[in-house]
Amino acid sequence: MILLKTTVKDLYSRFEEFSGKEITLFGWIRNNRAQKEFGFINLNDGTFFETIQVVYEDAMENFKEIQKFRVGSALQVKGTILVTPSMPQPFEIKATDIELMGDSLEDYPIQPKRHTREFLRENAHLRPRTNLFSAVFRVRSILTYAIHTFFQERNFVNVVAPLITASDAEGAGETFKVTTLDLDRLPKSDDGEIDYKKDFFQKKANLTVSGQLQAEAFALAFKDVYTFGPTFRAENSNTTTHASEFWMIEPEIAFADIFDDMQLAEDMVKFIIDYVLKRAPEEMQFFEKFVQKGLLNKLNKVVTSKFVRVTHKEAVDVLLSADVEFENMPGYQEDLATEHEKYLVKHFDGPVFVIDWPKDIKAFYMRLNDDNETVAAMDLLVPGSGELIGGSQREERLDYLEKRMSEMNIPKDELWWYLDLRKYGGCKHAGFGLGFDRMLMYLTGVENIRDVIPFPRTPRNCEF
RNA sequence: GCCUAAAUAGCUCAGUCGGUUAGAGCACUUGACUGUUAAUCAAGGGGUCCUAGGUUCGAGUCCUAGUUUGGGCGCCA
Repeated sequence: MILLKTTVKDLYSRFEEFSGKEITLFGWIRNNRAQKEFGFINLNDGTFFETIQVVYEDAMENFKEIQKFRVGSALQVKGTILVTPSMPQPFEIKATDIELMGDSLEDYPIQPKRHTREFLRENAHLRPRTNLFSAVFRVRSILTYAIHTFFQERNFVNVVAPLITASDAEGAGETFKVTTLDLDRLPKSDDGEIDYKKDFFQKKANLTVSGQLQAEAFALAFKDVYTFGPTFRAENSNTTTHASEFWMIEPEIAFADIFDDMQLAEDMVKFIIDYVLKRAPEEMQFFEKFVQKGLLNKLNKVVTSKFVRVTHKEAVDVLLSADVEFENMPGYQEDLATEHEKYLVKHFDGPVFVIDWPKDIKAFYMRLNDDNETVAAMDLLVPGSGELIGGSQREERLDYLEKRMSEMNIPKDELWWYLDLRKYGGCKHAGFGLGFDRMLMYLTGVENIRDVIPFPRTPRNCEF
């Protein structure tokens, strides 16, 4: 008899074909219910969200031992597939041989019961074995592929932006310093300042906070490009939507304006939602049932609806006329507070683009509108994850850009190469940044960014 | 960084007004059980009540400080 080495995923996709066949499976025990003359093991082999039920009987020579196999143990199971249409599970495996490949000690922390997210965060090395995190991290993988698929199908070129940069000018927050200097004995120059000439790169260096500026350089060669990589912020942010290390997707498109940019963002969001819904139905059902009621409805609606677009001024008008007592007063020259974002997505009942922001609260590279007051920036706000996308048309006019950099104290000498892009074939172009982890939160309904990142880094937390 | 709440068994939690030996469910160990679905039933083992001070005859319980964690806000994406 040939024993087919197979996976649970394979079995679920075509179990009728396996009916009566002998197979070999490897996996881990999720639950073991032993009775006097037989017992049941729910086995998960990691290839599929669902478990397979293994039936064992006292005719097996190691029956007594099998009865005592604990949750978490690794097994090799040989047996025959039985189709069981009248049972809660569509099929099961009747074991002929079960071998313990790796015991799980008595103090295994993961039990067949509900755990708090906080406890599982402290056991980040074990939590992918739970239903929730199994679903989250498989969807994370599928989401990665969805994003690459979307851009590759549209002939975008993937650019890897550097993770170490010498530019401190991107203005996107506090950076982690990168140095090989001995911090206990820093070399000083004559004026008492730290002598970075002695450092590895002979200048100050830090981890990137954004790959956008480098992506622009490639967009002006390849027309349509995207980055997909990690980025680092050293802010002391303690919220459910911030991490010190997170991933961003930053498309950059040449010969395109802010409206092309929004269209791209909307198409992308719709594509990846649709993609994940089709590729991970079991996981998405689980989120709907146990994480966020109404999730599938919400996502299906996003796929089929047109995203609302309002100007910043219109958004503030909505807020000012709202019958709500805001802690922060909305203002025409002010950024939107979290409570404002929440109100807007609720008011418009779905994702909202806010465009044409006051220039003084936005970055130096955003293109000045003809009113001289606002810039061609857009934020996409979504329920639950806040600002999912932030983007803009870039200032391609050299004189405008230089003026803006002077006004905002951005050092032009460090960004000489960025200015070069405006001197040599500069053209209108635009792009945006998508917070990958926030997108995953939106897709799964999981409300804390620490629960969609395998080993999250946040202030005071760098375990694992 | 600010505000706020919490910290008791491996996990999730009770613990009255400050008063004898700190409890339950799950997990674990032992046993029962002829189809279980987070099985069920019985018994057993398991505690630095976050840390350091303080009040008191007596503190898991009250007070002070700290640590960590959750939530909200800010910074930011």
